Amino acid sequence: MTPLRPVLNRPQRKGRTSMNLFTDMHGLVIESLGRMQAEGTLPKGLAFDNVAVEPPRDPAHGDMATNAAMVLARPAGQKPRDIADALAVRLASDPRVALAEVAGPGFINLRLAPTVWQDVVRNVLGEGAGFGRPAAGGGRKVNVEYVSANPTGPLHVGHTRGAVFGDALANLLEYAGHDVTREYYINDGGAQVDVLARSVYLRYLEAHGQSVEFEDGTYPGDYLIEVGQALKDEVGEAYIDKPEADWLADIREFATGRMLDLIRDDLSALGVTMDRFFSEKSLYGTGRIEAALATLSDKGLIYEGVLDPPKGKMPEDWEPRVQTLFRATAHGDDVDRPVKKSDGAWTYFAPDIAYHYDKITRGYDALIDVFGADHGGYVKRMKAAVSALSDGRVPLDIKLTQLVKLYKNCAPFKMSKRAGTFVTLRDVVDQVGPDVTRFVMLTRKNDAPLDFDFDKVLEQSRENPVFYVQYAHARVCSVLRKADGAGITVDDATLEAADLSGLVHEAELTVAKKLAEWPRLVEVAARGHEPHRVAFYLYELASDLHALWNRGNDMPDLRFLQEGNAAASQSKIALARAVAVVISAGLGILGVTPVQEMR
RNA sequence: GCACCCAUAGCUCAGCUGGAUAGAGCGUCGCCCUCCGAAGGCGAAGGCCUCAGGUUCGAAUCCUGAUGGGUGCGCCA
Repeated sequence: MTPLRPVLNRPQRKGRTSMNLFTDMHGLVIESLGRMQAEGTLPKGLAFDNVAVEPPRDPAHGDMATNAAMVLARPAGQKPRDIADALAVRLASDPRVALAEVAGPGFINLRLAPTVWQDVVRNVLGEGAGFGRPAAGGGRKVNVEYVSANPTGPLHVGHTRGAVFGDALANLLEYAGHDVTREYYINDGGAQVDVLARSVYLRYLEAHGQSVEFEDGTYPGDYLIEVGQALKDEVGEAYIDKPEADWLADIREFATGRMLDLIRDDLSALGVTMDRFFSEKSLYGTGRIEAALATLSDKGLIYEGVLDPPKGKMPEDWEPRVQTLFRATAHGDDVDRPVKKSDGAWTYFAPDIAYHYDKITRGYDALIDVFGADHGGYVKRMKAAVSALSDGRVPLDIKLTQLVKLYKNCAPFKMSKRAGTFVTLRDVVDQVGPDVTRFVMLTRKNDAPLDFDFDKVLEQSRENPVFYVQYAHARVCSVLRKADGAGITVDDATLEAADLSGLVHEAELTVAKKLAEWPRLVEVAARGHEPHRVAFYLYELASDLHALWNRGNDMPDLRFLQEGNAAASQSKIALARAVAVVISAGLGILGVTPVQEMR
């Protein structure tokens, strides 16, 4: 069990609704069940763990529903309807409950009083962005590792999705009250940075006027031309006609430094800022890999052995070899994994183990890795390693991001390094901007493939969720500007203190009810590590606002601005402003700027 | 051969870790601006949740198997 850090709990205010209505009502149900036990209506010793209070799918079923009667029927040895009837009577006596009725197989549907929803609006205005923060349950120290692309070139579209997802997830967890570290693991210890160095060397020679040829095993990308030039500017002719041994290490360091600058810039253009870049190279020659493996060895999880050949796809040059293996099968993997090559050098897996060991020793309560879907094969071994190193104490969740399919005008956009149509993160951000890039990348679950059409994402129509949500926010801002122009005070403190009892129309309450879902949404999304839920929620909230706005066409009473009636205007604008506050908070999690007006 | 991910409306996808009659957008059809808040809104049609079993009060959701698609599989990181 992970130890929970002390959390500053916001004291529950008695007699008032707190921020998460669903936990409030859940509390009421549990409390009522307890009373029923005390008076003998229910047997003692029942577990209430599975009692849930949830929004029903069909709004006709009320505002909230609880399954308590059905869950408890069997352990209590009573009929669900009997329990439900008794519980419903108790629930109905609470002032917040307008109606409690038993339905279906034993659900209790609750309809809440309008004042409850008016309080929600008031709470949003009072708490601001803090409205969605759970009062408790946060406070864990979490490490989110994402991007972690090799420092050998610019980031491409695939990295972009991982970057956006990881960043939004980190934001989400932070919003939910966790202490989050955003981290990038630099693969600067392996052979690929030697390849980078050799490629830069060729560009360096080129900068000196020599003609060069890029053989297999070098990177021919144009982006290294300036690196070669910069190297020339720095060292002059020092490396010309010198053996590789003289320059490899120097150029490697020079080149990876340059690449990291490039990557940092790319990420920055996307609005991603890492807390820490962790160098793989820093693990070598410092005994840290050895230490991590010694830890595994102490647990009897390292041994010398021979692996079976993979079936079905036998490599041509396969022959049995004795290797140093990690007993990953003891922690859920399918086969044991080599940590040393036959020449005695570490495999890539060894520093990965050491890196995760480092994260564990830094005291994180939970680790999250964001990988591309093509790295799915490493999930089990990485989890096995973390499980072994932490004795199962630190959970590691690995999120895989699926491919991004690019389109231009509905036609697939083929990427080819050779044809020069290789699409980089910078290409995407330069063309459509960071806000659109981020939002669109989050309109799909991480494990579902994503279609990205350069033209469609910039379209200003309902079909485009980015626009649709931004527009809702801009509309509210527009109302605030107009009210201000009409001499109505609309700062948050004034709106919070306004008389909201006029907010009773079904179209208005629908919006308030959607606002009430926000804390619960945050909780669910954070628990499941699913930031895309925020994007979908914002779309729904925007939709409710647009619907209400349009009702104003037919029903002037529903307009936010009530001609000549400041008090009425303030109560309605309070609702609109509350929507803007939540949209703004949600967009903040996604890393998208809420705009004041559309252009 | 094995592992992981996926399969929901004609299309693109949600579905809150087991709840009631499975939702949204696009597309199709119908409606709402002489003026008042149309970059929007309202309504209709559209489903054997790939298939077959199982678990239980209850399954798109969990388990097993099948089919179809994606990814990966000892000295590449």
